[in-house]
This record gives sequence, C-alpha cells and structure tokens, in this order.
Amino acid sequence: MRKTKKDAEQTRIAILDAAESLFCTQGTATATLEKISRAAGVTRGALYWHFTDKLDILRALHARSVAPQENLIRTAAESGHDDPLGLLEQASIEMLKTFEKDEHQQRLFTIMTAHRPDEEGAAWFAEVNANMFKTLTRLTVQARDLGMLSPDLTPEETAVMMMSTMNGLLSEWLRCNRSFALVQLGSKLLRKQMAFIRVQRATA
Amino acid sequence: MRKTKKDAEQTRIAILDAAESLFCTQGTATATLEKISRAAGVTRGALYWHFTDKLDILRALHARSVAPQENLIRTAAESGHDDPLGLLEQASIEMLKTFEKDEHQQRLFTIMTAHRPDEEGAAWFAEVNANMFKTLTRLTVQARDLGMLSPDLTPEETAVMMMSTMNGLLSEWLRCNRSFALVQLGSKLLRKQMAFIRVQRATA
DNA sequence: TTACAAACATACATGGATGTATGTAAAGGG
DNA sequence: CCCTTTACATACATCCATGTATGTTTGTAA
Repeated sequence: MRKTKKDAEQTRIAILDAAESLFCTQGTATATLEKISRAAGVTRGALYWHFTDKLDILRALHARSVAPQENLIRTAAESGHDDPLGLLEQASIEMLKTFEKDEHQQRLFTIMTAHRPDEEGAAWFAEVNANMFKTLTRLTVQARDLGMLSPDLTPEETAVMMMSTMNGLLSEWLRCNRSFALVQLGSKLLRKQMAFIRVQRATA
Repeated sequence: MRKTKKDAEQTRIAILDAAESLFCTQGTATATLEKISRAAGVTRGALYWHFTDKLDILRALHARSVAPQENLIRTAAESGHDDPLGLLEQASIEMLKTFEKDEHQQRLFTIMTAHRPDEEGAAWFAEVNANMFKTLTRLTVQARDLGMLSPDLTPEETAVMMMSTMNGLLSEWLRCNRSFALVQLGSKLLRKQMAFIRVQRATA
C-alpha cells in the first residue's frame, strides 16, 4: 500500500477503463461497483476514494473522451465561418473518422445510447445532447442567413436531420458489429444529404 | 377477490400498460416489479401469476405492438414485388405514420433502444433487429437483381442506410420530445435518399 | 524524525429486489 | 352443491448493491 501521486492517477485510469468496459457490455445498471473495482484490480474503497458514485464515473468517462471533440466543434461553430454547411460536412466526416478509430468513444456512445441509467443520468444525457443540438443549430442559422440553406428547410429541421443521420449511422454501425465501412458509407451518405440541404443553384 | 376470465385479461393488460410506462420513464433496471404491480393496482403475486419474470413482460409488450407491424413488412417482402424499392419507400413512410400515432410503439422503441436490459434481454433485442435487417436485405437484393439499385451500392449497404436513417429519425424525434413533424420531415428525407439509392437513368 | 494526510482496504449497516411458498376467496364445471 | 382450479394476496427467505465508518500503510513536507 505505497501509492504515490502517479500510482493513484494510474489506478484512477484503471477504474475508468474497467467501468467503461463493463458499462458497455453489461449496462450501467447491472455493472456493479464491486465488479468494476475487481476488474480494475482494486477494492470498492479505492473507487469511493476517486469518485462519489456511479454517475460521477460516467461524467468522468464523458469528460475524457467525447467532451474534447464536442468542444472542438463548438468553438469552430462559434467563430463564424463563410461556409457553415461546408464546415458541418467536414466536421461530420471528421467525427466519423475519429469515431471509427477511438474505441473509447465507441464504448461511451454505446453506454449513453443503449444503456441509459436512471433518472439523474438520463437528465445529464439529455443535457449533453441538447448542447450538441444548439451547436448544430447555430451553424445552420448562419447558413440560412448567408442564403446557403435550401429554402424548404428551416435551420432547426436541418440540424435535426444531421443529428438523426449521424446518430443513426453510429448506432447502426455498432449494432451490427462494425460490419460495414463506417467512414466510406457514411461520407457517401452525408455528401448526398448535404447536396440536398444546400440551396441548389445552377441546375437549369 | 372475484375474478372472471375477462377480469383476469384486463389485469394482464393493466400490468402491461404499467410496465410499458415505467420501463419507458425509468428504464427496465430501475423499474422494479413492485412499482409495476402497484402502478397496475395489483400486487406482485398477480404479476408472477401472469408472467414469469421481467423479460417475459418485455416479450409480451413487443408481441402486442410492434410484432404485428414487423410481420406485415416481412410478408410483403417475401411475396416478390416488381418495384422493391418503391415498396420499401412506401413501407418506411407508412411506418413513420403509424409510429407518430401509436404511443405504444413509441414507448416500446424507447425501451428497446434507450433502456436495454441485461444480457438475456440484449440478446433478444439483437435478434429482433437482425430479423428486420434480413427483411430489408431481401428487398434490396431483389432490387439489385432487377437492375434498379444504384451500381455503387451493395444490397447490404442499402439496407444499412435504411435502418440507419429510420432508427435515427425515430430516436431523434423521441429524444427532442416530438418537437418536429416526424412524417413530414422524415418522408422528405426518405424520398431524397431513395432517389440516391435508385439507379439514376435519363439524367443525360 | 515526526506528524499529517493521501490512498486505499476492510468491515458493517441498511434497504431493496427477487423468488418462492403459502393462504384464500371466488369462478366454474359436473 | 361440492370440489377443483383460477387468480390473485400475503408472508418469508435470500441475496446483493450501496453507502459509510473505520482501520492501515505509506508518501511527504516541515
């Protein structure tokens, strides 16, 4: 029992990894804190030292893998752009690429979509998604103000469509065990969809 | 305590309704059997009389609301069609319409996607989805054999795309509290996507 | 070197969920 | 009219997850 700062941080990471894995395979409800601690090679004491409860672990998992990416897109959206829809298309495809590689993001996505915990956890999850929606809407509003959005689509509708297809692609890819090329098929679909979303000029 | 056959069937339905509601709001893990029985106005004894356990209730819920619709599409897919993609588009839009009205289907979808239970329940859920995928693939294979499928899409890719956008639309609609017109926006998206999936002829 | 706090492990108390076993009153058939 | 079965309610036993309280050992700073 000789733990230096560095050792402590390493056990913290071990706990997070174990929790991520168990949450993903068993769900947040059936994955008990003892299973997690045993999978991490420690006892529940260590777990309660580093985190207050299950939801705290969830938040930590989110903070270390998807929060950075979310902030990246958010800041890009806040600093105006001369081609918002181009940025959106680019960012979406980029998200697919990193998602296809990063197993942490994949597990966390599974956890948040397919194993939603009880009420407090659900509220937190809803908040995370609402933020993402706001970011997207900001971009689509810019696009409309620049006259680049198809006239039969509102900014909100466009944001909904983007969220829908992205989440649909990711969850479908995970559900069928990564049995198709996510980036290839996804970008093919996204490009077509973007062409539909953009105002079509010079077709005559 | 005077229960005729009809009364028993009615309590069974009451249990199913209560379970559906609680599973939807609290998840299958936190919604305990006692909460369900109390919400149904009975005790756990009645619940254990009608069902063996939680998963049995889930199966019953599935059987009474979405199974009929699944079978409808399946039989339509098995009896060949001269325009499989047209049938697919039609069936998808029809699914959106009934889904928008039927609150039972909405709750069950929430339960199955956002509150997946433990391992046995997850296995059952995976099976249900695999069957749907097979049905779709059967249609897209027919389309390819008839030369109606875009040459840069395999039948499996097309089925994946359909599953993805449909599930994405439904879950997005539920997530943001039905705050957009599902049928209107969904059919708009599906029609555009179908045009992309179909082989494009007579464009030159 | 000593004293304090970090970083855990261990032990305990509690409540809650499940399953089962038993009780029981009415329905329904002969 | 009686007997069996249905359709539950009640009671009990068990286990498990959580939280907390306490013990223990070692870094670490003064």
